[in-house]
Amino acid sequence: MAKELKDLTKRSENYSQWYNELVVKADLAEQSAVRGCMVIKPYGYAIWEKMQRQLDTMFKETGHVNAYFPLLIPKSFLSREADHVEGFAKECAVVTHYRLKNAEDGSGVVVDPEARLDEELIIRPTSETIIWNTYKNWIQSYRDLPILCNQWANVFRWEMRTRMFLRTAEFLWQEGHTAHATKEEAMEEAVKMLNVYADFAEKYMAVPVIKGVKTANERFAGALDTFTIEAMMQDGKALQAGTSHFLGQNFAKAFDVQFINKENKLEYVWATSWGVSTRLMGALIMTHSDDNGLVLPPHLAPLQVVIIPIYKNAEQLAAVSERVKSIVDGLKKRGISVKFDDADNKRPGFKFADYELKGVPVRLAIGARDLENNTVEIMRRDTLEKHSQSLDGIEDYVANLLEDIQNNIYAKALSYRDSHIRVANSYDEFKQYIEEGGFVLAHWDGTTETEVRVKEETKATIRCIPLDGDTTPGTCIFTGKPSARRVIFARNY
RNA sequence: CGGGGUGUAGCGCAGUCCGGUUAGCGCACCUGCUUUGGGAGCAGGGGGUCCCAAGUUCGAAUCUUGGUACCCCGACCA
Repeated sequence: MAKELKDLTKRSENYSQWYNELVVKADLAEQSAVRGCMVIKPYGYAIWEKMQRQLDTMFKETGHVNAYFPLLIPKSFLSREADHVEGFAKECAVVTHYRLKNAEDGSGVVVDPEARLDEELIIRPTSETIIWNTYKNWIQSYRDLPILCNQWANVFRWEMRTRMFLRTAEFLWQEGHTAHATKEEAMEEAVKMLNVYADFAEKYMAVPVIKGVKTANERFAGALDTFTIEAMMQDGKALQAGTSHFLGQNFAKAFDVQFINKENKLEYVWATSWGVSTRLMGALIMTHSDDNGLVLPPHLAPLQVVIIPIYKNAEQLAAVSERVKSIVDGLKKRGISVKFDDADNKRPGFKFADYELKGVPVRLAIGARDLENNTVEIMRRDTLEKHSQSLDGIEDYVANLLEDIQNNIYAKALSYRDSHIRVANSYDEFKQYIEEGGFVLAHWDGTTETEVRVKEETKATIRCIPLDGDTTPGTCIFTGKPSARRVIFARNY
């Protein structure tokens, strides 16, 4: 296990390399002058766009529509819901003035003290408050329900400590906010969206996740229940990849949103909210990448296939280019994104390494020798295996290979995760497993007090109470009191 | 806000302890030739308020004082 631990630590060190060396150098992102914010470079943004497009499709399929609400929120809105303000107040950026003026000493511009706002505005850390303030005007009757809105936006949280992708001050996300006539319908919506997230993570990101519900201690500020998908990174730490909240009637009461039901009686509206963010890009990188750089799942790779010509002179390049045309067309017809990189200022070896760094799933290399033999050298990024393949039917071969890679990296991540989930039956065992890394299934007495003390002693938190799996009762590893079922403990990001 | 660390070319760094020619190296960049099946070689070239300010000194990247920015570890959090 000591070796194992060392491997996990090494993986952990790799992340910063993937972010700083790879990600920065490989055009994903670089840190801007603004503390804790990141610049997402074109290649990185292309990944986010693919994620967006797919999620958006899934939201539409489940009956949702997009809308947009203001960036600035009056300070008073935040204080309407007691738990909500408690959770977010400490990390809000506040707008206090609306004008600058030239400094009298000519040193530049200064805030004009005359332009102070009567009520300060906060930059949204999340949009529940401004949205529910708006929904109040949209809802009178049960006929106005449900409202199923999603917003693609940026939010800002003034975090004390930031971490590339996982906790940046500003991040891009989507936040769904729904209003329902009944508790059952709202609860059903919250679970439905959790399943959408889990499907997206597993089928598109190739990241296996555990669906579960958060403990009271880890719940979203203002929610009655928070559902989560939890993923395991290659260093054994947990990452909360998406959440869906059942908000009960808390926000309806805070913003006085009532409707007349079929029996002509006034009732408060039931609510949900759910979101995923650019943190998913962190999850993608930390789940699949290896020492050669990024490994992107074919379903989300901006570039799925790259073709690199090998040539000694212009004549050979022309011959290769001619042959490649039909391959490119054939792949494009199948909806595969492909690039023929014939730039002659970089040598083939450089291109090989560079596209591996960028995580392009499939690489074809074709030269004079191949033209003679009607073959191509084909390499898959996930295993780094390469072989010579006939050019006949190459388009179908590549299409199948992409699916194979998608399935393979999922299977690899799944088997990695499952082999790092262990069952602990005593506190000593628990502490040892947590120290070694990975998820630990253990009994817990259901109290926040126990949860907090375990966290203080081991830095492990309850990631979730799984929706599926073993529900055998037992006794709490910490207090020995009765436990309804095992929950998942882990250290997390 | 506590503890540690670092600011020298676009990026990564050496030089700082022990002050002394024109501040140096790798990568990247520009020009030329040769190369091209795993990150090319040679030759030439461009690029610096050595974080800022004050002080000590004949002389400061180097010493002193103050400031400032960023990074890591905690507390906090998705």
